[in-house]
Amino acid sequence: MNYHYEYPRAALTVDCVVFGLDEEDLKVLLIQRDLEPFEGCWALPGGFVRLEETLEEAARRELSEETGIENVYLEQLYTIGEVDRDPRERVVTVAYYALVNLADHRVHAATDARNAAWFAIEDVPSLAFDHPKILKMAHERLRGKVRYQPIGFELLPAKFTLRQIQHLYEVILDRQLDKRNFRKKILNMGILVELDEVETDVAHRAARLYKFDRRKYRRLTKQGFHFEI
Amino acid sequence: MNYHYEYPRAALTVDCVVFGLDEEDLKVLLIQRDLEPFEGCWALPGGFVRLEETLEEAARRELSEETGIENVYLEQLYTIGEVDRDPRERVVTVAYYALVNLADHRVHAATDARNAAWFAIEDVPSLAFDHPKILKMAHERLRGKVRYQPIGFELLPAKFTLRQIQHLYEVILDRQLDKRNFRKKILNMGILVELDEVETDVAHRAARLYKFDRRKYRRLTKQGFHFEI
DNA sequence: TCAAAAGTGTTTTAACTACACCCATGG
DNA sequence: CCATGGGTGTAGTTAAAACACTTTTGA
Repeated sequence: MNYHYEYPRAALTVDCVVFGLDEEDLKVLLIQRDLEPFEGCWALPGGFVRLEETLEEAARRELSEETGIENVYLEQLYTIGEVDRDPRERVVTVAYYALVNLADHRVHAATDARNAAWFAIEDVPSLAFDHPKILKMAHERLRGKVRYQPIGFELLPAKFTLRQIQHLYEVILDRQLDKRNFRKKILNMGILVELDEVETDVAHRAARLYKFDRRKYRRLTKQGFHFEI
Repeated sequence: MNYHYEYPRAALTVDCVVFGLDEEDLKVLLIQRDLEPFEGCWALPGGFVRLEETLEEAARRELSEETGIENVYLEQLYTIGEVDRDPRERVVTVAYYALVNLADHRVHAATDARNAAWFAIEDVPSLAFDHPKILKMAHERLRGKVRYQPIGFELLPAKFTLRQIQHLYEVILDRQLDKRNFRKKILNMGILVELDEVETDVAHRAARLYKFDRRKYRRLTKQGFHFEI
């Protein structure tokens, strides 16, 4: 229980910015802290890294423990080591961001994530520590990366309509896109497969469903193809 | 001299991939380790992070101490936390990459960087720890980023010829570029200022010198301009 | 006067933008 | 039968690619 080091060491944590998307807007998953400091305050899910796990394992474990979310797209964002970012002591945090299909992760009252909740990104409460800065970085990364990597599909269900993808880009890039041009562009890439199914439960003509063909995407990439919206 | 923590902690280091460019190719600055483990082996410059400094400060300090290099472009690359990456104990490292003008940092026999040397990227010796992986990541990041951010200029002297920039892109992107199209493109961006000077000491017609106008670049960026090669 | 690199325009081709109507479906 | 969103094509514009010769300079 006592650890002797020649020099004092910083504590190491991970924090996760989890993005989800619904019909209205881009959302972030936050948890309400039940420990000091910032008790009761909203914060990014995260926690201490254990000696026997990698950083990504720590991020996935914390995500699972605190929000019940598993098996999602997760990417390292940035490591923040400002000296006074934690009032207790020196804490360096490795920030990750995750993209999830919101429909599959609506609310998890069943898990120990009772105090987790989704917030529209434009409507996030004040956050603990330097989490506002981390959230901002993650949002910028997403906006930048979504244009040249096919990560947007991670925010959608496996089967989706063209309208949904377009909406996704409109929300993330924060600008309107032309329907015809968008459809032409994304279909011409040849990375979507048209399914023999249409959406259900809509009060108008049902749109055709597609899915992202990861296999095809990889093949094209090897041949020099570059995804870009 | 004894530090008591509730849980054992990983050690935290920084490592730097320093890129330089000359007439032939892209180079990396390595140091020969004088301590175990991997004594005598080539490695990336780096070392332990102190409690009273940020990660970037640590990277700059180590760079200065081990190679004499200061005041350079430095950007965080990735944080690596594989459990067994260091044979001694758990060490998490925050990797950075730096871009320097090689002409200004040729060899620093004067500093305590006696065992630092530049290696062509295609001709790097075997490296300590997981440094080959870090080097590869840095190289990929450079290749990707150089195309949509004007960081290439960091590898050139303040005054350079169009030939030099083109050469830079040809070396980093590893493909030939058309001279006329390249010149048109880069000049039309309006981010270079044409100087009333030409290069010296060449055995043929001297090329005009230019410099990168950071001020103008920022102004254009605010107006929606996007750098891209 | 030769070698070596600097410097310069035009045509072709491909990609992007703008734009408006008919169709299918459920209520 | 109406409201709602699904689905489609073309013309105009802009940016990228391909391509070869003349000029300047130092040795």
